Amino acid sequence: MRQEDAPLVRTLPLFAGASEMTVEKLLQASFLQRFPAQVELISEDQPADFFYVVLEGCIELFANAGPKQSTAAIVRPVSSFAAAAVLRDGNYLLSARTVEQSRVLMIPGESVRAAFAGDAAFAKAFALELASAYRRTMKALNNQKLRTAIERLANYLLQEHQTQGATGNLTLPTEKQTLASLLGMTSENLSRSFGALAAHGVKVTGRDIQLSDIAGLETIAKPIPLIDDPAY
Amino acid sequence: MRQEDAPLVRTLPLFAGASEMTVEKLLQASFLQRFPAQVELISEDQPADFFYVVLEGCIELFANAGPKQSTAAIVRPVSSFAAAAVLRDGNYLLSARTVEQSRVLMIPGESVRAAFAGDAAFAKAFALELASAYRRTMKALNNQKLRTAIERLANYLLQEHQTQGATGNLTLPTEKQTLASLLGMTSENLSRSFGALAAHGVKVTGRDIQLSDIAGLETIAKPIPLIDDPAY
DNA sequence: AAGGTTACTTGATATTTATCAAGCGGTTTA
DNA sequence: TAAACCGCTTGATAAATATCAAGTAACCTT
Repeated sequence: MRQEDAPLVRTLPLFAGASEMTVEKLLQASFLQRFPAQVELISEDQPADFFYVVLEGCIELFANAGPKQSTAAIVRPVSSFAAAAVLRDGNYLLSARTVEQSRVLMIPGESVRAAFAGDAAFAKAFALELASAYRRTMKALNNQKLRTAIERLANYLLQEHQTQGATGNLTLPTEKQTLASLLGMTSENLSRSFGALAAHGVKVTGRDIQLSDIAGLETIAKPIPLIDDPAY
Repeated sequence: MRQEDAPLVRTLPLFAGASEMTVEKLLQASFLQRFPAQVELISEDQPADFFYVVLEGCIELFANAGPKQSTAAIVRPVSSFAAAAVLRDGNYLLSARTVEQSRVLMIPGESVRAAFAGDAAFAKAFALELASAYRRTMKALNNQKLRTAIERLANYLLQEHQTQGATGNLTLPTEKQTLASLLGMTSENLSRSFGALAAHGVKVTGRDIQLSDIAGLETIAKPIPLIDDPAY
């Protein structure tokens, strides 16, 4: 890792509380790498050599089963992936590709496990990161099992709207086919779902979405904190 | 906790490697409780006071959204739940009820966090437990998104068949309606899916299932290690 | 700016899954 | 023993979702 990037990286929540020495050792062994769009960073079923922290850009995590493919998550700054695989010293469960040009911190699994064993504060921060990923995934499972496609889309829009500042507008971070896969539907079905939401103030212009009837959208979405509040 | 139960509890993988003092402190504060069937142990959205280890019996974890309900997991000995909620000192994401009479070790969240901070070996074991739960959930999500109802059932049967000794027979651990909810379908649909699998050597007698054509069932199920191998 | 590729949309249709309603068989309860 | 209940199954139907096939619009690329 280059010297000039160190200050930025040190402010990561993952390193908050960790000893100077721990951070030093971790960063010494790490790579701060820039990748172009559509590059596959890791492939499922491979040994988990690195733990990844997304600093800039956007990463898609996905799984394959035969000819089918499903997007499991979209990771945006500052967040991480592959925590479980690295801690277990096992294999990746998901593949990862850049959605757009991205800057990523790659920490060797061996270093992570050493820091985990040697620094209680880092262990806590890392485990909390893992716990967050777990809860996000559990919510995604509930979302998938308890809701229809339109409800999932409506909730996604409401959440993204919040994340992007609740201005009445939002921009999809990915192509619609990726969003469709994330939401567990085909892209045709996503198109039609957007069509159905048009009657409730959802105006789609390419990737830009305008929401003119939040309340109406909420009656469709029926959001519940347990699934939809990111803080939970 | 009663003295006579201590030896049993000390052999738990969760405590392997932890110092004598850590285990002592944890157990001192814990309760080893026996519950009858169909008792709700925790309710989603409540403060996560306890971390649970299932020693005997069977626990169902489930989520509600309005009138709908979905079984997220069936926890059997020796395994745990609520690790993430307790570590974060947050709220439970799922409700839990006993499927049958069960014996459960309840460890106060405060004690868990103290042990995590003070004992690196315990921290590692606890985080690995969390990582396992995370990966199981991610596999469940992929299972749900990438497969049809019949495929999910076929894979469930194959896996349960393995777990129960691969004798050609297996017994469902829960009522069929619970299984249906776990597999993300209605109980009517489960009935029909069993019906469809009859042509592939699946004979159903109440909760007892006989599999006479494993190979045929596998061509239906198309299992892949990344989703179906519990060791992954 | 032209051409080609790709993403997206739309329509028609098929498949999957859920819902509603009834009935069956076993167990519990009065 | 009869009645009530519960889990499960089965049938008929409806809703949700996927698939297949064009067509359109957006975007590269040259």
